[in-house]
Amino acid sequence: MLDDTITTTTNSSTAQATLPPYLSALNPEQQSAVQAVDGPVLVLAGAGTGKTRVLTTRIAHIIMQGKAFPGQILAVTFTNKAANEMKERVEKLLHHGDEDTPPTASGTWLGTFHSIGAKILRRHAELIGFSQDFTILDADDQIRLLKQIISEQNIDNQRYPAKLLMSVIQSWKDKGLTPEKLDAAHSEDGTGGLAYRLYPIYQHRLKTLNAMDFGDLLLHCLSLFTEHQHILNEYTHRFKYILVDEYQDTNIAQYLWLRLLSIGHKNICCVGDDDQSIYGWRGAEVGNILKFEKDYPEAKIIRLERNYRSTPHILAAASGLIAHNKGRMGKTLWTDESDGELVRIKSIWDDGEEARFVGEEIEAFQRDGISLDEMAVLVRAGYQTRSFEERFITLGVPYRVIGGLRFYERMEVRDAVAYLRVIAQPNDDLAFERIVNTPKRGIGKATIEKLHATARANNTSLYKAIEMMLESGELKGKSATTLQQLLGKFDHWRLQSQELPLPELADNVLDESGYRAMWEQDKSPEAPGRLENLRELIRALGEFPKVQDFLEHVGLVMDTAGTEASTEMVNIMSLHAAKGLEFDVAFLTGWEEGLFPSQRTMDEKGTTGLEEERRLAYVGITRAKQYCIISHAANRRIYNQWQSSIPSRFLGELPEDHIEMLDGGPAGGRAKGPELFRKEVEDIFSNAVSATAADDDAPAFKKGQRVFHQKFGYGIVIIIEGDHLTIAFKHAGKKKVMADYIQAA
DNA sequence: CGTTTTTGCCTTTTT
DNA sequence: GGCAAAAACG
Repeated sequence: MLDDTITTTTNSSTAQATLPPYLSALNPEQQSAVQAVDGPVLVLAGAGTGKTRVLTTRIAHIIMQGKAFPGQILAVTFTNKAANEMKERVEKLLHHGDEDTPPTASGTWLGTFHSIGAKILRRHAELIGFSQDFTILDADDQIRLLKQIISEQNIDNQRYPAKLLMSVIQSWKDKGLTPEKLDAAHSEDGTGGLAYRLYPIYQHRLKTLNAMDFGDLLLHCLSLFTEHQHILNEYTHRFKYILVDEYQDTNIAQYLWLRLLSIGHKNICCVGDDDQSIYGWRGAEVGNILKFEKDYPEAKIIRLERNYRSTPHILAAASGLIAHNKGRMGKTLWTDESDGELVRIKSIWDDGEEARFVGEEIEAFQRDGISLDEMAVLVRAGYQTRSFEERFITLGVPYRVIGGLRFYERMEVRDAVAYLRVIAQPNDDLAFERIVNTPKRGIGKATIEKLHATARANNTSLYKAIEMMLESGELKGKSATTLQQLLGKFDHWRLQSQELPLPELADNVLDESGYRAMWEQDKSPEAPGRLENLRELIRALGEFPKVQDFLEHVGLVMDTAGTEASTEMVNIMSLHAAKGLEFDVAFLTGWEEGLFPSQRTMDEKGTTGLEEERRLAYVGITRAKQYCIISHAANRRIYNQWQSSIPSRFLGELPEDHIEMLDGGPAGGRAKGPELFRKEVEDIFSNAVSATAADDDAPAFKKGQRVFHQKFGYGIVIIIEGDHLTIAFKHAGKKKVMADYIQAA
């Protein structure tokens, strides 16, 4: 409670003179972003400039000014975490006043794109051919469904794995393309037209299953809005004000969704940072933010450039780096802070040494009184975490890896949830198939195939098919009795679900199905952990009144809330997972060509990909509040193979005045200044270009040639893909190796 | 039908 | 090196 309160309720005329406290605490740019309530607004909010603060204050402002009721505000985010945080902060702002009955934010449509999409669709499901209790499929279900379709369609084309086909379909959904909207050109889909062929079948199957995948939660909304304009009308009138977080991450479907909803009043406020767009690979379009002005010519553009997070050197390093990107909206972060430390760069021999270095630094920072929670090791790729984990274990430094597999993705949790799904929705074939033989009941491939055939012939679910076949006597013997029993149990549980609280129901189900017993008898080292997870699941169930409520939660929220350990721990995570977070100390590791920037991204996406990698580097640097330490290793072991790489070009792009080289290790010319890197990097690139043209010094191998490898011995070349050779070794078998390690024999 | 062996994959990830 | 899915085997 700062200043002696302004007790006047904010009546528009008097409010002009003295700003309410929630506004006077903001800087001028933030204030104008909050106050520009009507009409389209784009807030370009650089890292650490108080983006969430602006969003939440804006919502509170709209409510307190009486511009709209909470129920007339739509605020969308990408993650549940962001949504929850916003909810909390808005509530806090509203309660700050001292009215007897402070306004509340409850009723605000504040959530992720997907949860709000689901909410809308549940209300109008019948209009688009679903019933309101449709199920939401996760990635795993999607793949399994697609696999089923592939085998039904007698496609034995093994060339395109279901995962790849799914990703092609998903990318269409991200673009707002239903099967009907695809044209022949889309059969050039990189899968020989297979994805193009399967997409309509997949969508059809989803409809029969009364199920939607994540993409559908937006895609079906779009169809609903365009095919039933009175519904769209209803929502455009309902939502008087729209706010969007992380606008740079929206895909085309989300973009269309927002445009439709803001069609009349255009009171849309998008907050984002084009320099932090790092999700292009999953459909995000930086273009959305870049063309905002075109979409809304009357738009107000507000830049938040004052950074409250990092020291000047860190900001300058980040700014210098991102300046190498073209096609930016342009922003320059600044701060009032005094100088602080330079960004440090450490050259290292291999990943083991990198881990040792980071470990030592962490211990030193800890001695200086910095909490482990305030330190983070950021990596580009998942496999980099291992060497750090190993090192931290030997040092006894507690750590947490953020973004591993989440609770609801654990096998045992998914199995248990599948039981609940079948109880709630007998026709949920995917869930049913998952557990029909788990634990083992002797229902094998053959039986399931028979069930599928009947289900398909009668255009019904597996569950119904079984009922039919039991009645007609089509099923006989062991499988008949087993299935009869299983269905009986499900009927029993379904009755129980009417009366028993969820945890008790789940407890019964786990016992009576034999699922828990299955893990109790399992001797593998993971079994106790799995049982613990089941207990945790039952605990979590206590928070939900009905099965349906819980399933909605599982479908839309993948992370478990409140599993924060109380002990201090170093954070290890990917650069992607770090977005939105901040730490006193950030270690940016593995800055090597090929790893970061990632070779694969550059191969697939060229300059666009490189720029996205650079934005990722920018995100990384701007996570650091006090210390930013970048390391790169000359050698790294990846999947059992040693690979040496040159320093990342990004190191050379950091402005010299703001960095220092840590010369720790043995000299020998390894620890070089960035100028040297820059030259080396350029040389290598120009060499690389000419080398591909005139491929002279590399000994060319031929198919069928006899060769020798240091480790694997003698073998015959079978496949040649550039410098990757697949060789059948006499003793070691078939292996894929680099041509460099091979000699003609 | 269920178990064991082999193969093949391996960037980033939320919903 | 490690894990999951497919394939081969009993």
